[in-house]
Amino acid sequence: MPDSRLPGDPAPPLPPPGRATIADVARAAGVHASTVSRALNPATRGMVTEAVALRVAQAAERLGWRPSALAAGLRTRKSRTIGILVPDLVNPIFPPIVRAAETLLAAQGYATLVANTDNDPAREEMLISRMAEHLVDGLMLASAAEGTRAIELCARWSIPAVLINRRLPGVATSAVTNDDRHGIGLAVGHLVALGHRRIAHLAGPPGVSTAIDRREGFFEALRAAGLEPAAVVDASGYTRAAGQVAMQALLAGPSLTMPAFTAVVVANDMLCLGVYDVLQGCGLLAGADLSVTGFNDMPFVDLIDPPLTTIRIQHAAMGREAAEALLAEIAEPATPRRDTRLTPELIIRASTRAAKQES
Amino acid sequence: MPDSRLPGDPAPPLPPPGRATIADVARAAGVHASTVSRALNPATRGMVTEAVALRVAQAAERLGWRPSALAAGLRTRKSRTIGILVPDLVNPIFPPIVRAAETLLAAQGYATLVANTDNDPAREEMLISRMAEHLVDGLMLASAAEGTRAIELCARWSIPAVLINRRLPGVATSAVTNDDRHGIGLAVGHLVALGHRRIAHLAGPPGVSTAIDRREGFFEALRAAGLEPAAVVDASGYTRAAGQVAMQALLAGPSLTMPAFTAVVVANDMLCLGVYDVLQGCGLLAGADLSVTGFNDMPFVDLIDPPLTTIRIQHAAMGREAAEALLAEIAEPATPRRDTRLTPELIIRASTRAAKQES
DNA sequence: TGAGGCAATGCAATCGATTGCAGAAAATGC
DNA sequence: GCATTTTCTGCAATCGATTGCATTGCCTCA
Repeated sequence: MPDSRLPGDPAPPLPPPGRATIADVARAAGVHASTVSRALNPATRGMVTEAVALRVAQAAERLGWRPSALAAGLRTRKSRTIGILVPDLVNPIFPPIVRAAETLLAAQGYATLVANTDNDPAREEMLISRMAEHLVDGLMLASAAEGTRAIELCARWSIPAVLINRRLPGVATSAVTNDDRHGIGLAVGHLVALGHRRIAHLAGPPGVSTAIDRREGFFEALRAAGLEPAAVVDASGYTRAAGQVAMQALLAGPSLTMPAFTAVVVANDMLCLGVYDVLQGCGLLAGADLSVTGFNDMPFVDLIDPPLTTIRIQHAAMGREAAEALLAEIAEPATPRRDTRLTPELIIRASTRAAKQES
Repeated sequence: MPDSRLPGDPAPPLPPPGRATIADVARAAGVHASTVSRALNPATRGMVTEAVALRVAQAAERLGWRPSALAAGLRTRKSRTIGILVPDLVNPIFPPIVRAAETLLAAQGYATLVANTDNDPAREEMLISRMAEHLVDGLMLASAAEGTRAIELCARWSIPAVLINRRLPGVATSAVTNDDRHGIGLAVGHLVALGHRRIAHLAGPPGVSTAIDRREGFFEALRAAGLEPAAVVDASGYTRAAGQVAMQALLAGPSLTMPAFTAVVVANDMLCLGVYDVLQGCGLLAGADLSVTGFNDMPFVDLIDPPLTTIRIQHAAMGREAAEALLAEIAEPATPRRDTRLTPELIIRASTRAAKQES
């Protein structure tokens, strides 16, 4: 295949219009391939005479040469590729994160591999292995589930990694998350200021760092306000369906004659959709009959009915910071790990209203 | 890979640290590297004795060998990687497409590079070049803009490509799109059935295939119903802001005393958000005062106020079909190009109501 | 003028897997 | 029992770029 010419055939024509290699450029510029390599690589351009660099650059341009990331990567053991693992790209909190990360990485010359884990540990491991095969320079793990072996796998393949959105207990890995405690505090503070005294919490799935922190933040903020939690129920996942189930459980709580609470602090916007579903089913109106707060300010919750009061997290900043942390670790593996907490912000909309006067 | 462990199951032990190459496996199994290669590759396993294959497999397992996608790709000129270009991953119609494609591709052993073009031709070309450098086996182009050189670039690098969501005039490239004409027809038919006679169209940006098809579909359906279009305005892009501007233009139309239309067929859901904004600003209510239909049924338009009547497209099927078409072309470049139109479906919600009796 | 120093370039090995070809071994045919 | 296939395995080249080391040429300075 390399050269199937028969003896006597004319010499092969100039590099085919498809693909020029560094050797082709070398021939065209009248220098050795290694010189071409040095001339074309900004980092080593200094090792080459100005004139040669120019001649090589022109030859490369003329031949339409493009580097082969595979060949370079094979030699340097760097693919200039970063992997991003998300549980489910359709969950609207992830696209902004991925997008921000991808944009920053692209500007630094990195390509981005994206994959969905479906929260399935086996699938996650398979994907990490595959990314390792592709020799990704780093991995961004969004919402790694508890008990995941992702970190061990990254260590096994020596892939720098950064956690996004969720932390993992006891692992020395950089993470970019939200200050969940503070965020929930904002929600509770807002409700208290509106006069609510019986406040419930619809918590996230146990074992997930965001759920734990928000749960604890809830108790803490309530205590600070001198109140007792009216009710707490854990959702089984961050889904609309889980929100429905949990909300039903909350409403079916101890007091059957009247709701035991006037407001509910929900651990996440997606759960709120389920909460809205249940309220609608009961003929209740969020805001008017029961104040509801969410978390994330995911896209379009400003458009639902009623617009959701929620805690806005810095989606894009999360992706950016994580990408930066990762690049820092790639450039200098000895970089100390960082645990970045982004400060969230209270967004007041119509799903929270002043508590009715207690009669 | 058929490892579908349940959470809690004991995880298989991690292979020993370090990185084994095919040569290491060869040494361990007492055979030549080329034999290892053949034994490990399912396609060539048959060239090797059963016993040798087993011995090699065990050695590979024991050493924790993983293939190097870079090395293999360099040699075979196939990276087992597919690129997906979207204008903006944050636009909610894309995540379902990307996700479906990624899932199918992952099952076939492909990794997926995702990048955002921001509708910027220069950026798009840069990204395609970069993907070419990474030797992607194929490219999925979601919503390629008119006048893009993407197709030429793919041809230049001989990268099989498939268009998603939008077609491009005059290019012989497979495409998976929606039957936009039919979809708009459903919307018009629905409004006509509700008694509307003065129907306007808020069209998409000129030059974009979806906008053109929907525009034409609108005229066609109206003609079929024996009606004249009440008004038509083009939006400058598929964005909420463009929707606002276009809606204002529609309302400021010829008749200043009364709206010249009782219903508006909008080219896309995102534009509808702008339409809602304007209506709200005028104290008008979608549904009650003016019927509105969208297109795409993007996530969460069922939750906005009022829930949007729209045309549901098959997001996931679009990603899947496109991935399949692409894989077919990769496997057999002579595969005839296909132009797949997916049939959309009318989803009736509260933004459309029976026309008020004309007095 | 010749030794020493330095800068620019060439040489060749290397990264890890694949594959055409050739040789060895085993199976088959006559 | 020998020639001929058919299997199976090994050898070595190859993919395209990078890089440590060797070489060349030029400049400087004694």
